[in-house]
Amino acid sequence: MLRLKVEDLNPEQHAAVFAEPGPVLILAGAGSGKTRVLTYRIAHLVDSGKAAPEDILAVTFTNKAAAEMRERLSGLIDDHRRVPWVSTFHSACARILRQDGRALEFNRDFSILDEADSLAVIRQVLEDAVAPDMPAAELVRARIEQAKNEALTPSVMADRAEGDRDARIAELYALYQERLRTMNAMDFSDLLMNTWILLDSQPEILVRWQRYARMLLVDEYQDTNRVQYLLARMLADSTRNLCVVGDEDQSIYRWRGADIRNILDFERDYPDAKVFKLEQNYRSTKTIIAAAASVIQNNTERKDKTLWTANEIGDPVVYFTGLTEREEADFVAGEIGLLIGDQALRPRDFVVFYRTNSQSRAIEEALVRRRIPYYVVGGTRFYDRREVKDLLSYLRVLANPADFISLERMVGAPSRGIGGKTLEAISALASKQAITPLDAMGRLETISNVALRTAKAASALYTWMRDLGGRMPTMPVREIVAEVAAQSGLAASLDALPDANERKQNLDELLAAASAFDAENTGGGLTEFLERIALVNDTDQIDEAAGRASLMTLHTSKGLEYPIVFIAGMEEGLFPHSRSADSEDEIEEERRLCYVGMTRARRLLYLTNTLSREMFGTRNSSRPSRFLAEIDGALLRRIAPERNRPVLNTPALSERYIDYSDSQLAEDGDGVAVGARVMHPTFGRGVVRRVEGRGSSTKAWVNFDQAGLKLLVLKFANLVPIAE
DNA sequence: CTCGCAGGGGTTTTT
DNA sequence: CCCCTGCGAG
Repeated sequence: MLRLKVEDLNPEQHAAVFAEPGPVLILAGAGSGKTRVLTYRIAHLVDSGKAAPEDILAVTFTNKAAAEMRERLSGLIDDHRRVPWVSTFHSACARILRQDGRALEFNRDFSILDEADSLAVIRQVLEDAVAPDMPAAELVRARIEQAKNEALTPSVMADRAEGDRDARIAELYALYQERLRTMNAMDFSDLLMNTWILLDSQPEILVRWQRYARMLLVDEYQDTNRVQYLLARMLADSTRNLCVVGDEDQSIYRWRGADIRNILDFERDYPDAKVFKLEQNYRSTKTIIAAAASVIQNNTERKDKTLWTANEIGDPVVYFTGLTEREEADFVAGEIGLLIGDQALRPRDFVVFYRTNSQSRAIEEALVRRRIPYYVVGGTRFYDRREVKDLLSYLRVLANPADFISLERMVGAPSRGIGGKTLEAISALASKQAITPLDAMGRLETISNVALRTAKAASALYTWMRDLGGRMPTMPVREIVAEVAAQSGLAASLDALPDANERKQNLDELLAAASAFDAENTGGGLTEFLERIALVNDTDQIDEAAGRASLMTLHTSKGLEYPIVFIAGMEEGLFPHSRSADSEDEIEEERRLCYVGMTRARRLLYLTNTLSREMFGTRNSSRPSRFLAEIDGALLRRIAPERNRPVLNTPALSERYIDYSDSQLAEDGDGVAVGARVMHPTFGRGVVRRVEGRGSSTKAWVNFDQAGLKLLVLKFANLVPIAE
């Protein structure tokens, strides 16, 4: 029996849910009930008998989104064992390759390399292919990834190469792929690319997987890249039952190969596509929607679509400027503190977004000063911590003894006298005798140029690993992890470190993750555990934030919503980022990112920036982001920093702000320039930080070396410019 | 072979 | 500011 609450759907949502199978494009604005439409549509397909659950594949962007959709579906479909296959692109591809990768000469235990591992392999390739004028490893890695995102094989890349550099990179790409194959390893992009190669070259395998995708639904379609696009088309080819959902205004992964044209041109690919526009927003206030709209309307690459809401008007968007990032952060923390006190809000109702991870530090410090519990989503991921990666390297070798990159890491953690030279010997022996590096490690004593001591150490390690490898199939993952931590000496070696406790806790956390995996009882072994770790996404951890305020990058914010949202660092060069300043296309992407961030807010939105910001050790003056100027001024409330406010004493309400909402942002002018050094009769030397207003009412914020920040009316201030 | 230190270089976003 | 690399000493 269907449990759809059809009466809750608006007409467009209703039409999208009940549209007949075939090509369907759902343009879903921010907060327009997209997930509900998607899950209802799936439930309806099952309920009406148009498709069996086994025929349906829904692809999302993050594991979290997939988990959420599965959960919602299990509430809609009576038979919980018959919930359709809901997965991310990467996980789905990993499953396909584990099963059928043999056709590409990979066995089912292939390793999944993260970016650092992949870079290490590229460094090795570069070392072997010595030639003058080699491109930097990082560049090679980026170009190879780009090629894979566009579904270019090494030979196609070589054919299209313009100039020697591109041709050389194409050669390195070929060598890199070869090395990955001998290691039985794939990088992230390979998961997609190799799946495409597999399905493209093996029609009978394709047909088999098409059966799982007789109804194919793709979420976040605006962020699919070329390979994902090709995969979706290919899987849907036999039935054409392809339903894509997305919002071109929320396409923010161009740098990762996402091609906004995939969604813009869907109707060209499928001329008979039915198109539905979800334009009613159920999330935000009218003010927030209007502010976000005034920003995004400056983009040209978009479909005709207007978001609206029946919600209340709400409060103005608050725009605060701090002198430095510290003041900006104190304001954010202060507001959170005040709102928690006044409004019965809880820390979990707040989120702070920023463009770059490095911005989190100042904000964290301010939250700590105010004792507001917070949680940073993303940043250095747990599984990227050194000691965790060290332990995982053993597990990866156990699962896949061909994984030389992990073996290199493993033998050095803790150091046991096996270094670069010995590893070279291992690698040479492995290829000469056509055995895995792990087996080669056990035969080092036959090699004359390796010291006996070293060979003995290697052989001891080998013997234990082989023994464990033999017992492994009957052990829970947790026991394997525990034995590795203890027997390898890794846990003990941490004792010598200054932060031993923290690092040991991380190993404990890994043990806990293994226990949880065992408890799920999916029948998976070490390979599946490692795959899960490789493919976890930062947003997957948000649930762990439990009650705390959240901090994350704008990219991570997609798909989330919070009552109160702060976007910090609204400054030229930071947001939009200076790396995106080259082209209008990239600026448009930054603008979409701004739009995504703003539309996460339900009730209240804060935009903040600074007059000067420290980056890479030097302090630079900053200018407001162009996106601020794009927001209708009537929607904004300007707030300036209060001077000399001690951070730990909450000020009285009446003294909270200096409101200068009537002042304008002025360019340099009227006698003093921002950044100029000046002398004041009473306050002494200082630097002009900001100039506001015009004519006789022109005021300047001046940061005095001794007296601190002052707001002065220029007409009376008698400022005298001085040389540095 | 490992470790510690100095110096240089690079700094966005992440499945 | 942080990370990586290269180099010299133990």
